Amino acid sequence: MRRVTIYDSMSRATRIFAPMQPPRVGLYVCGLTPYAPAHVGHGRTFVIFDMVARALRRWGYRVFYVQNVTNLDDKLIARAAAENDDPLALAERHFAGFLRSMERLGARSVNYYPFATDYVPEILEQVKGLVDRGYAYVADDGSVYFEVAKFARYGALSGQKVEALKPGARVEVDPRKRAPEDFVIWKAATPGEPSWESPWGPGRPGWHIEDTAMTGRLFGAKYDLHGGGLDLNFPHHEAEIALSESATGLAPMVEYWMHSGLVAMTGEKMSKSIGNVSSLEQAIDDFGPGVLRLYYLNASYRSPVDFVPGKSLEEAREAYGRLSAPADRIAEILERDGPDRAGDPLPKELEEAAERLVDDLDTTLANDFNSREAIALLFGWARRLAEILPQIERLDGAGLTALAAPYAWATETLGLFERTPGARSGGWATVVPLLLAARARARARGDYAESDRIRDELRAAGVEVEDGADGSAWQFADAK
RNA sequence: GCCGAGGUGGCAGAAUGGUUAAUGCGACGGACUGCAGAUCCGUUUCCUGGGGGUUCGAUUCCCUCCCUCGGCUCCA
Repeated sequence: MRRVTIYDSMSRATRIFAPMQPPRVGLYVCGLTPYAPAHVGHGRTFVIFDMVARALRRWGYRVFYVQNVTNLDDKLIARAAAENDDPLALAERHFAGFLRSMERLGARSVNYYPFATDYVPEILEQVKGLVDRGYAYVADDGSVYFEVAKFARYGALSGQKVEALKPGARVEVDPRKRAPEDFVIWKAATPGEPSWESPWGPGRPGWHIEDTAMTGRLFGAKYDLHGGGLDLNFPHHEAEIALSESATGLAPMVEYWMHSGLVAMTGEKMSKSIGNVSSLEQAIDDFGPGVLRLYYLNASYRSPVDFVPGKSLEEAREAYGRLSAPADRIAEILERDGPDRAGDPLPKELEEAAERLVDDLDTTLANDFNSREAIALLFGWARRLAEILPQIERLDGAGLTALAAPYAWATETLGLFERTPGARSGGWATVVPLLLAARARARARGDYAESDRIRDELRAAGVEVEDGADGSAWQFADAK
């Protein structure tokens, strides 16, 4: 296992990562409330933690990655009522859309997506325990609140002092609370809502406790790594700590806290409730998963980024094209001729450089997941390969594979340069070269009208032709 | 008001107590091309929000101020 450092938001310091039971790592990331389609901001958070899980796994850690789904809450209920739909069905539908986007983005490292409503028994058990131990109280209507004053460490994560809070700054103060900082862990049901029986009458889970009930069940009282968007730091993560540590009597609930920076939409936070969102699915449609992942990972995961429509992803697309060009060329040759292809052996110097680079990439990323610096190293490699492209075309299969090793590294850890195998197979691989050969003959005899006609027809069929010194190359227009 | 995260070239965005502060985008010049596109090469060098301090030396450590964004009890 490689030495990994992580910036821990609790201690506000970069610490050496030491899981409790190596090589096992329990990773919990706050997922989303699927009451509307996911936006570009959500994509960033989940691509970032996908990278974290991928990298840790590469380095020998056995990561169990859990990401919850809040499939029942006030917003879902309100939205469902507005659309005359069932809240659970609405959540199911939007979650399916979210999963599809994640799949397309290559964010496949989550082992388990628990649904809140599947953990009602665990939630009720935890609520009961908190009431019995005096940490929570029951209001007249049957709602149960956690009493923040009973938990001395409250505020440790966010630095917030209870007395300095400004009640009602954004959310209405609930009159059933004893103190404004208390938060609901079990909500008495209103007629028509999904509800479960409880010792305090029918109700449904509060938000914060859903996570601690899940992690308590799946990881126990303490686990290694907790992630989420920076906006969840307070109150949500603070509440999780209070709930879990009060319920179990064991602290700390989690050893390392990671918070990912938010995506702003031209200066203001992208948020479903504000409405200034840019659809994730649409972005994937327009630019492809690789461009989007490059955009996300091309900055420190902690820093805020500004999403400028018409600019951010366009720039990432240019960069991605340049970065992936040599890898694409190598992959094309290997797909065409196979890994045993005959050719020149790779010069020792390049072989060693590739090996050294992969090691540097690991070291760089292991430094608090510095994906931006790793990408800078990859650009250096892309430039080096571009300079010797004619030489590359003559290499044997082993040499090509060795040269592509840094790209394979990036695919494994960053999820970049994923190729859809066989994209150019089938009839295209036969027909296009025949047409290009005909076009080459036309050009040789100076019949440019015929040459351009063939190029136009190919373009109409979605094939881009590029003339170079060594003949004409082609690719599908949508593969860029 | 309080808490948190940020402030680096035209733009995006890294890094380090010490040679020219990465990398990308853009722009400009060149190569290649029948043309176009794509690609490749080169150029574009800001001394790091303001002020103070520590140090032989700070963008980096400390203090202070300013600005932006986020949070202040169900936002990734």
